Amino acid sequence: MQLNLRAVKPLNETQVRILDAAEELFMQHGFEGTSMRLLTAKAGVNLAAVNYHFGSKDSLIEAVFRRRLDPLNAERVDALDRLERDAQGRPLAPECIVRAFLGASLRMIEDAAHGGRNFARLLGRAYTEPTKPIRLVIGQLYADTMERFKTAFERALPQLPRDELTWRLHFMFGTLAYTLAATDTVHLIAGCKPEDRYDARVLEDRLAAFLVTGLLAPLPVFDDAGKPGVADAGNAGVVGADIKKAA
Amino acid sequence: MQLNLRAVKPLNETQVRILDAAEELFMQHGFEGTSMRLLTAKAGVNLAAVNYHFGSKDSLIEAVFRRRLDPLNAERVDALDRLERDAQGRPLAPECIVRAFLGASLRMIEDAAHGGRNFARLLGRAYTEPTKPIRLVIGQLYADTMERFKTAFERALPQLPRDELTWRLHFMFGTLAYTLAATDTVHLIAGCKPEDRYDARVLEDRLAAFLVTGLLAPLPVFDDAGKPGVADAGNAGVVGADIKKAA
DNA sequence: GACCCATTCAAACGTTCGTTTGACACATTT
DNA sequence: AAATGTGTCAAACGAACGTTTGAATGGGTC
Repeated sequence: MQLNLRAVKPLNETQVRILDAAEELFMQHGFEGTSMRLLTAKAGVNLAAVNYHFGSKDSLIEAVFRRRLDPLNAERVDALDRLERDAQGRPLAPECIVRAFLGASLRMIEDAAHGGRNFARLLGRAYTEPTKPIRLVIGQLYADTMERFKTAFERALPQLPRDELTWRLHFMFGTLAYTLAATDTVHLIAGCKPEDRYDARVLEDRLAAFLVTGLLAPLPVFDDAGKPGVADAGNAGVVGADIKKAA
Repeated sequence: MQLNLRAVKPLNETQVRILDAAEELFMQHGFEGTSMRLLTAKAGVNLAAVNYHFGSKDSLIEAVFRRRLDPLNAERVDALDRLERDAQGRPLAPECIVRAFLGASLRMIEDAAHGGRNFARLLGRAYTEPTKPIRLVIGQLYADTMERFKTAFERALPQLPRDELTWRLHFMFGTLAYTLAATDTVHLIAGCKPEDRYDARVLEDRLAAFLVTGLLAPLPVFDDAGKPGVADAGNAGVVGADIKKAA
């Protein structure tokens, strides 16, 4: 029922060329900024080929996302299934759930066969895309996966209030989306070149450390008292003394 | 030298109408997806008014960002200046620096007079915009502020390796950008309605709790050993026992 | 009243957009 | 050998794009 999408006929070579070109151009110039003439020229196919094979430009972008996102989310859910099976009913560690979600998308960055960085950046952009067709496609392609992971987190963090968890998952997806999309903006902050450390493995470790700690953060206090002004021993100590001992 | 931008002549009423319409439409349909005819119609001005007052569509979007971003970043830097003056040389608490950066942009969400949610979402989108003119404008408008905050963080977190700090700031900006841009996507994760808690004050507290804890996270370990499989006492305990006791 | 400057306006500019058309090529089927 | 189906191609479609033009408007100055 949910995977009838996989039963569609295999892709023509022309269709693959179109999808590859669209992936790169949509990422470079955005959806509206990419013309059919530029796209078909890059793909080396006739101008009419897109409408013949996909019907319209709107349908094309849906196909672009489907080709990568369906296997990606399937991999995420598989990883979560495996974790839960191995756990045999015991609650999962939040870090494992986070990594199950991060891993697939980050591995995609350096996997040219599955879209590589092109699609990763396109995907990151898509989260904040205002255009209706894109929002709809993204929404329905993610709905099931989101639901699965949210309940997994609810079980792993039973003490965390639901609305707080919701927001923290929101923050988490945002961080991932931005990391995928704006890999160039790192240079803006950095003086260093992050290229040498941009493999998926290391990036997953960095992201997981940041996100898991954020997920487990103490609950915020919603009043105006007790906001510190300068560093106290508590804050300075976390990075200073405890920096080596966790995970 | 850096604030000669403020010395430009005050805005015409027509110019304000154009900027307001552009702000809303760029957010709804994106930059390339917004036509001059739609824009001028919404603004209630003549089609030629944009080219007369701003020169071109590219210059218009630069003006849209400048109008809000210059005061916003000035407010951020002011807040940081005030913190550092009050600290009298002592290192700042990371939380304060984070709040100095977050506060202004989050307050903007509920401040209709300074753009409100429209511009907040537009700004969040702009971080991942691939179009050249936008990237250039955003880059130069942020450069000084970024530099100031990065050095502030370096001083507040002297023990954190520089490249790790760079990445964590990257993650932090991503979370903020996504929070500003995709305020609707919360519904995708949530079953609840986040509207009731969407005031800047509470959101700043939530974000600060998440981000500060992430910034202070233990350093990631870059090998494959010791990744936990199921929850251990350490992980479960953070949310359970210590949840009430910090800042 | 004449002149000037800033602004608005309707109309048109040439270009590019997404899409459609009908002829053509080629393999498979009848 | 005729018919069929699938895919490619050059060409054209009307619509919408960003921008430019030149006349009209109206207040301020000499």
